[in-house]
Amino acid sequence: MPDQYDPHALEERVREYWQEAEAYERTKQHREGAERFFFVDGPPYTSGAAHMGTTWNKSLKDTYIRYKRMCGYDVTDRPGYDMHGLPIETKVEEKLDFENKKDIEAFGMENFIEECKEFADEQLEGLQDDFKSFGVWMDWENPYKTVSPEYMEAAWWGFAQAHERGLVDRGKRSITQCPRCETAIAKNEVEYHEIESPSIYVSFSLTGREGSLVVWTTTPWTVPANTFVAVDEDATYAAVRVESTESGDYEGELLYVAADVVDDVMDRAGATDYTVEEELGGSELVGWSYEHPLPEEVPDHPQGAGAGEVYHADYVEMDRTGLVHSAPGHGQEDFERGDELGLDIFCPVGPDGVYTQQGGKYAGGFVREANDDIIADLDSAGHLLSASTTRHDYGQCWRCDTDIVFLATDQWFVTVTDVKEEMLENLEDSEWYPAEARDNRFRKFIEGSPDWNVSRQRYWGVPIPIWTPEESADSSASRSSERSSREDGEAVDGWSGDIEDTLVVATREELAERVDQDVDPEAVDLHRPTVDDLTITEDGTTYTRVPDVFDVWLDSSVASWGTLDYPGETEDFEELWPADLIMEAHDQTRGWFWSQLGMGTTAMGEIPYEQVLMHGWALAEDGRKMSKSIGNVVTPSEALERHGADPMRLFLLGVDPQGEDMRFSWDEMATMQRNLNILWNVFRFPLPYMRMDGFDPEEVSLENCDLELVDEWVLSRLATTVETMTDHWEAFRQDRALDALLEFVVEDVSRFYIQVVRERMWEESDSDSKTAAYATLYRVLEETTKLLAPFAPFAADEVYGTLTGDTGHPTVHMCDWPDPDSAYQDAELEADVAVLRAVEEAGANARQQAERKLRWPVPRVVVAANDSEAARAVREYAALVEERLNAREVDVVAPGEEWGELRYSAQADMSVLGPAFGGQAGEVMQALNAARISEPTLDALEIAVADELGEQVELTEEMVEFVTETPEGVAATPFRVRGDDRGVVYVDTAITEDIESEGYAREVIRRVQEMRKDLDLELDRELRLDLDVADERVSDLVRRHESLIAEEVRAEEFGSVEDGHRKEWEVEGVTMTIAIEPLAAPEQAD
RNA sequence: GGGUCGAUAGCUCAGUUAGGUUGAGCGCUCGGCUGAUAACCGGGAGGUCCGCGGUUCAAAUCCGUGUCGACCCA
Repeated sequence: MPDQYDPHALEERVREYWQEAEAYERTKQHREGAERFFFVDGPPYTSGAAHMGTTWNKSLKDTYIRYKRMCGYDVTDRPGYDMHGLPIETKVEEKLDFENKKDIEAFGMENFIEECKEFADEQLEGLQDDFKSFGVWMDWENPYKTVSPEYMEAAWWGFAQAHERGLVDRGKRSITQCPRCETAIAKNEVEYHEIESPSIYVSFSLTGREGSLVVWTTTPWTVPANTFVAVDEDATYAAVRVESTESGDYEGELLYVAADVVDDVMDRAGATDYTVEEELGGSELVGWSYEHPLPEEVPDHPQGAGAGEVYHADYVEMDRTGLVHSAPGHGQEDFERGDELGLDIFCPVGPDGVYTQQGGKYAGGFVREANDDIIADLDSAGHLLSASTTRHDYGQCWRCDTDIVFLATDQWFVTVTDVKEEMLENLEDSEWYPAEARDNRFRKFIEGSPDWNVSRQRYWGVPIPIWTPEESADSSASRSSERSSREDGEAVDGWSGDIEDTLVVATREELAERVDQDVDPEAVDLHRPTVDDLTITEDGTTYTRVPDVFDVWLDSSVASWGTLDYPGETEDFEELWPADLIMEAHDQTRGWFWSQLGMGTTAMGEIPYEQVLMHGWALAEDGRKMSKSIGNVVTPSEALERHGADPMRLFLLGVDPQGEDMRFSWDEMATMQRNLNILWNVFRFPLPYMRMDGFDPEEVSLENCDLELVDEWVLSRLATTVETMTDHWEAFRQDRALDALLEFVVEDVSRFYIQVVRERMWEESDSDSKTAAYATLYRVLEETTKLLAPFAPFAADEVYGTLTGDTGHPTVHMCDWPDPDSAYQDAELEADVAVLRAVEEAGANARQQAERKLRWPVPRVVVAANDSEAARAVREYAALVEERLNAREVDVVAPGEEWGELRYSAQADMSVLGPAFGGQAGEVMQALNAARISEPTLDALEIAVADELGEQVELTEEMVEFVTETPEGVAATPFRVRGDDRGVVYVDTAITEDIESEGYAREVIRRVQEMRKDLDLELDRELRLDLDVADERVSDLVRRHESLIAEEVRAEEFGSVEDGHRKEWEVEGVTMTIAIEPLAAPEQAD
């Protein structure tokens, strides 16, 4: 085992070993036939390298998979990749320098799709390499890909199930459209940024009465589609007579606006004098009619039944004019209200954001570019009261940053709103970590979520498996030549629009059976354009496929059965579904958590996952999200380069995985590397001794050993640690499990157990004590590698291999997760040793105050215990305390007993003082804390407090706690266990000749040891020692301990050394010359 | 603009459920130890508990409000 912990070199070795030993494959085989655990990997999107968040996510998945395997489960570990969708299309478009769909059509759809596939495949390879680079063990040979025929079939099948249940529909919806990509994009794909827009006040002339309604809008291009004006029926409106204006326009006109905003609107309109003639409720305005402001420019403007009237709507706000221009063809709220009112939905804009023929004068122009014309036309028609600009947030396409437009178009929907109650019920069947994520955030989102628009007018996706009667309309946009005929809302062709008259194909088999063409179900590629040309003829009607593809969220929503290749394969599905566990970040509440619930409920009537671990996002060191523009991005490869896989994983896995965002920290990662280094040293420490003594763990049974107190203690701590860790793992707090493990290794094993047993290991002859220490340490280390394995798979495996050699499993990852060994668990012993360690610490502190180093014995340590438990513990294990503190004697002063020289102070308990003294409590506390008394009684304290306070106060036992104070001449330090004061350690530092003698002898030993190391001697090499102490008195003192020295430094003989290693030392002001000479190495016994 | 979550030592976090003199690890610094030695032990410094206001004898904790950050929604 190398001296240094070098994560990179170690990883290299382990990686090679894994390869050679087929460690992963054997680990999986090892669990074959065991109870199965169905984990489903949420598929990362294949459009870039793994970032820190993905790395955290995969590290978590890996660690839980390893843990579950160790617990005996046969865990599914098929990784997945989300490979369809607009993001990849736009990347490929960029690469090919395309501007819009026409370029794609010119390039050829098939070629384009091939390019997308290649791109996605390349990205997939990159991601696989990234995940492997930090030790994730998943089935890399066999990932599920959303572009494979089996997987696409899973999507078809799920959709067909939803259709069977009557949960698929086509209909007009207001959607967010990217005019460049020419497709609907999901609401959660819309990003917001600030833009400058026109801000215009427009008057609509009332019909049948005098006056005009004043509306405000930032989108003049939606005015052609104006269908109604909305008011708040409970608000107050004013009829305002304009008396005079700066421009002379509108003078004498009567304008209607909300009463609260009269002054503001008049001001904007440049009115210098005006009168409010009448105030009336909003409900009085309802039913009024007005003229469309651009009747000549847009001859097809909405004018059917109910159009051009005033209605109430909930979305009206009183901030601008209180009257809202509403165009159901362009706004979501307008659409919903218009739909509710039964108005025609008029949308004179095509999928590319260009006005159609219905746009009249504006036809052929891009909507936002028509703003100026429309403003000018409104002005010349006398309808423009005011025109300026305003800054506000507006949505843009997440992929190409083009500002979106709102359009009402025909789209395909999974009508999840019809099964909302069922979804909420199904939700109850899943356990979430943290639980609040389900009950707050997710539940709220489900309650508010609309129908799921699953159609996209694009290419790189799963084709929607719907066939409609001959020449039927597709959802919307792809066949623009057909648009004009469809925009009247009438079906153009054979299809009535009734969903009952459509065919939905569920599988490749079914496709081959039903289509008119010859199709090989094994070989067919379900992508466009292959499926576009397939027709179905049934009962004399020919059906063609709608040209849309699925929203890419539908792809991943079927992962719980897609990953099992269902419906193509049924065996695993029947055994495993639904998933036992998924884990993703909190942004997936509206992503994968939701889409799976929606699809699971509509297709299967069930939630497709049982446990959810919802983690947070990986933020940068400054607490903000990692972003190229801020320049605070840390890549996983950089972390791997600087610290290696195990330290990086330890950092990531040491963070709370439940809902909280992680803050990246180089500092913490370095700390984890240091922790691993300690661990490394812990493992390395006993190996030379064990080897030297030929310790064979196979032959020595721990159970037959004569264990000493500390052995029993460390085994108890091990058992308790296992128990604690298991509890944390089961509660999905692997970070706390890791804390417990590191505390055990660093605090209990490294800092205490090993310090205590060093003496025993250094013993020359074989002894039961040494064997017991070896056996104990061996057990501790072996179990520890298992506990470490899920976190740091590389380091754990190398150490495990070194320890067990040929006797264990080929890899630690095949081991069973340890059971807490209750035979060794002893809570009282642990509590006792906690007291002893606290006493030792306090003793060390007291020694330092007295400037007495540990090498020099002290004649006596007095432990004044606050409670009988502490007193008993110290008394019982006094020998260990003597050894650790290098004391000749340990005395215990039990509670109730007094040690002569002590003085006392008191500490106030504010929870009692507060209520008793009210406003005076603070003062009384001060006085109490300041008091010094010679006996710990209330009477003495009351006198002292009265002195301080200038006033008599009544004290009770509950108010104070007496504390012993350091007496003169003896160094004293209180000791506490987990924050509780348990007593005081007094160290008597008197010097006697005897003590001096041993002190000096130990100084000599220490220096000889250092010289041995200078020569790099073998541990058991004997030597000759030549000792020359300048001070005669000291020389005599040292000689008294010659045999101790000889034993400790393995000095076979004392005598003059001619050409050995010679050094001069200054020890406490005395000059010593020491020389050593190694003797010939003894013959090896065997 | 709205909802949810978060802000405590230089860093990472605990303490907030149930109000009672703020804690840990790491880092820094001083000292000690020494056959684990790039390890180990002890001491010390280091806090407007994000700001402001309120309730209370008493607030990191409860209430209100603001600032900053994260996610989601518009």
